[in-house]
Amino acid sequence: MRRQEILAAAIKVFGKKGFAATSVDDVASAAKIAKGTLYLYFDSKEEIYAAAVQMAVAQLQKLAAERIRSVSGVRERLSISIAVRTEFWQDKQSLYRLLLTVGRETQHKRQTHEVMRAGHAYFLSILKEGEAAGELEPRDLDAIAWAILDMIRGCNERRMDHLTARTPQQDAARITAFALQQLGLSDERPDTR
Amino acid sequence: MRRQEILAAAIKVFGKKGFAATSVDDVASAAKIAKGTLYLYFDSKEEIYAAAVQMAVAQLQKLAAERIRSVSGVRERLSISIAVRTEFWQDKQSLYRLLLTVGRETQHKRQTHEVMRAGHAYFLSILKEGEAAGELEPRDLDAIAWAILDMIRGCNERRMDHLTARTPQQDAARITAFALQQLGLSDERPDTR
Amino acid sequence: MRRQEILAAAIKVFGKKGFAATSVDDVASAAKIAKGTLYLYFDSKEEIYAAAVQMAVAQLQKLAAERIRSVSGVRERLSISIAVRTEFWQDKQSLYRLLLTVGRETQHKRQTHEVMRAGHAYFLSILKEGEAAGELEPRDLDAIAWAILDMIRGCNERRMDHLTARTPQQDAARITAFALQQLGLSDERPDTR
Amino acid sequence: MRRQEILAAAIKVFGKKGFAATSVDDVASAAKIAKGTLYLYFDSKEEIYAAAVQMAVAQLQKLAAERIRSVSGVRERLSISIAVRTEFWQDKQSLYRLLLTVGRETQHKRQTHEVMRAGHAYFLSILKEGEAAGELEPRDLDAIAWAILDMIRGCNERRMDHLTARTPQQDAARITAFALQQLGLSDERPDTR
DNA sequence: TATGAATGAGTTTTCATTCAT
DNA sequence: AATGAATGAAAACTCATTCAT
Repeated sequence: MRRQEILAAAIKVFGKKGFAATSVDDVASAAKIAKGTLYLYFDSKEEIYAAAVQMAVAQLQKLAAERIRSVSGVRERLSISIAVRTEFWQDKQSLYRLLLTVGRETQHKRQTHEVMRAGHAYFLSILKEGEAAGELEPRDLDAIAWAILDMIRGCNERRMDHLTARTPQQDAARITAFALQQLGLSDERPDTR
Repeated sequence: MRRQEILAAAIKVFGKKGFAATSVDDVASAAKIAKGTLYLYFDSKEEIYAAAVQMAVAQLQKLAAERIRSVSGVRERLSISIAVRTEFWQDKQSLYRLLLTVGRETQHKRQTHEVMRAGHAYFLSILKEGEAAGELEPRDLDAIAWAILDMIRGCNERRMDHLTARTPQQDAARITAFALQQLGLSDERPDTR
Repeated sequence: MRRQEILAAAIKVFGKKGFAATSVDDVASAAKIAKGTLYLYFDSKEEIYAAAVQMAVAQLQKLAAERIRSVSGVRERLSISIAVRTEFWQDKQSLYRLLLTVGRETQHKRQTHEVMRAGHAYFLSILKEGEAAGELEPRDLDAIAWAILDMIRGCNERRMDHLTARTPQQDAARITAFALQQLGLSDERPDTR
Repeated sequence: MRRQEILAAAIKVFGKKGFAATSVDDVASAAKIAKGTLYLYFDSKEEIYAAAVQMAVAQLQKLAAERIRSVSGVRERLSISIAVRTEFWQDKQSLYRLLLTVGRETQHKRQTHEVMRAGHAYFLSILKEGEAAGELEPRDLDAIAWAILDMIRGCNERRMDHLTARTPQQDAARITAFALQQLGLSDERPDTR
C-alpha cells in the first residue's frame, strides 16, 4: 500500500534528523512523491511521525516474535530477546534513531510510554513464565525487566553514537549474563568481556 | 548575576518542551525580560541552550561532590553517588528534563556525549579506586559503570513520567544492590524491593 | 514567467527606496504575492536585488543594441547611443533609480562595477572603431568614454530628481556635441542650447 | 566641542559602510562614548548623518575657498577649483565616501540636492565672472558647469573604487582641459594624457 | 552630563498546510 | 488520486531609541 512506502521513507528521514529538524518536504522527497500527496494519506506531520514510530515498533516486535518462537526456557528466551534488540538495528540505524528520539519532546510522550511499556511487558512475561515454571525464585522481576531494557537502550545508543567499540553480540552477552546473575541463574563468571 | 537568572528560566522552559519546541520568546517571558535583552547575554538560542545544559550539569556535579566527601569505601561511595543521582531531581524536574532532552536532536550530540562521559568517568573512578584498594576483583568495570548509569537514567525517566510508583530511595537501593552483586560484593539477597 | 513579474515589481520598489530601506514585504506586496512565495523563486533578499539589477541592465543593453543596429559611423553611433541612454528612462524611472542606487552600499560594489564597466566598454568600442576607421585622430579615448558616461549619468539623475528643465533630447544633443568636440569632430558651434 | 568630535567619528564610519549598514553602536564606539550619550547631542541617527554630511561639505568648501583666494582669471580659478575637488580626498576617503552615499536613499535626497547645487553654483559663478569680464563668449555655461561636476564625480568615484590608475592630478588636468576646450579657451591640444 | 542595560517593533527567513488544476 | 505553487503564521535575530542610575 502507498501508506507503507511513505512510512518507510519517513522512518529514514525522521531517524536521521529527529522530528523537529525534519521537514515535510524531506519526507515527501524521500518518498518520491509531491508534498501535497502526503496529505492525502496523513492529516499532519505529527500523524506521519506517530505512524512511523508505530510501524517501527511493529517491525521490531514481529522479528522478536519470530526469533523467539523456536526456543524455550527462560535462559534461552532471554538471550534471544536481548540479542534481537541489540543486533536488529545494525542495518536499521535510522529506524532505531527514530525510536530514540521518541518522547524527548513533550508532545510525543504518550508514544514513548507505549514503546517502553511494550518492551517491559515483553521481558516481564518471559520472566514470569520462568517463575511460573519454577525455573526462577520469586524476585523483583519488574525491576529486573526494566534494568534489562535500560541496559539495552544504553548500549544501543552508545553504538549509534560511536561511543563504544563493542559489538552488538558482545553487548548482548554482557547484558544477558548480567540478567542471569540477577536472577540467580548464572553458573559461570559473568565476565564476558 | 543576570546571566544566571536567565539560565534558570531557560532550564525551566527547555526542560518542559525541549529545544526545538521552545521559542526564544518563551525563554524571554519565563525570565521576564524582553526578547532583545536575551541577546545582550547570549549570541543565539543555541548558546542559551548550551549554557543551560552546562549549568545543570555543574549543579549536579557540585552536589554529588559535596555528598560524597564524607564517605569512603566502594560500597559507601557507590551507594551515595547513586542516591544523589536519583534523589537530586525530586524538586528539580525541569533541570532533569533538560538533561534528558539533550542529545536527542542531532545538533546537540556533542553535549550529550560530554554529560554521559562525565557520569561514566565518575563511576568508573570509584570502581577503579576500589579495584586498586583490593576491595574488588578485576572485572569488566567499564561495562558495569555504564550499566549503573543506564539504570539510573531509566529509573529517573520513569519517575519523571509517572510510570513508576517507586521512590528515589527505593530505586537507588535497587540499583546499588544490582551493582554490588555485579561486583561480587553483595553479602545479602539483592532483593531490596 | 513568475520570476519576471516578481523582478518587475522588485525593480519598482528597490528603485524607489533603495536596497536597505526596502523590505521583503514591500517587494512581496508590490508583486501581489505572499512573502513566502518570494522565497520559492529566490533564496534571499540579496538575490532578488542582484537579479533585478541584472534584468535592468539587460533591458537597457537590449534596447541600445537594437537602436544602434541601423546606423554606422562614429558620429551617428555616438549620437544614438547617448540618446538611448537618456531617453530610455522616461517611462522607466524606477528602473533607472534602481541602477543609480546600485553600489552605493558597500555590499553591492561589485555589481556597480559591472554595470559601469559595461557602459564604458560599450562607448570605448565605438570610439576605437572610429579610430581604426581613420575617422578619429588618436586621443585619450578612454577618458572621453568615461566623460560621456559621467555626463549621461549626471543629466539623468538631475532629471529624475526634477532638478532640471531640460528634455532628454536636449541633454543628449548637448552631450553628443561635447563628445564630438573632444574628438575634434565638431564642425559647428557646440552651443546646442 | 563634543558635537564636532562625534561628527568626525560619524564621518569615518558612515563613509566606510553607508547609512543603512552603519549602526548607532558603530558611531558611538568610533567616538568612544556610550550610545546613550549620542542622544544628548543628536535626536536621531538621521540627524547625525545629516550633520555629518553638512560638516563634510563645509570642510570641502572652506578648503576650496582658501585655495582659490590667491588666484584670478577664469582659467586659473577653474584649474584650482577642479584640482581641489580631486586632490582634497586623497587622505579623506571616508569623508568622500560619505558624500557619495548621500542621496542614494530617498530619505536623503534633499541633502544631495544641497551638495550638488552648491557645487554647481560655485562653478557657475566662476564661469559667469569670466563671461562678465569678457574672457568668455556667451555659451551654455549652465550645462558646462554641470558637466564639470559630473566628470569630477565620476573620476573621484573610480579612484575610490580602485577602478582607475590615474592620479588626482592627471584627472584634474584632463577635466580642466576639457572644460577650457568647451569654453573655447584652449590654446593647446587638449590631449593631456 | 554620561552611561549602558533594557526594550520591542521590525527584519529576514522557514515551513506545515491548503487548494486550484 | 496527484501535484506543487501559494500561503501566512511564526521563528530567530537586530537595532534605534529610552531611561533609571
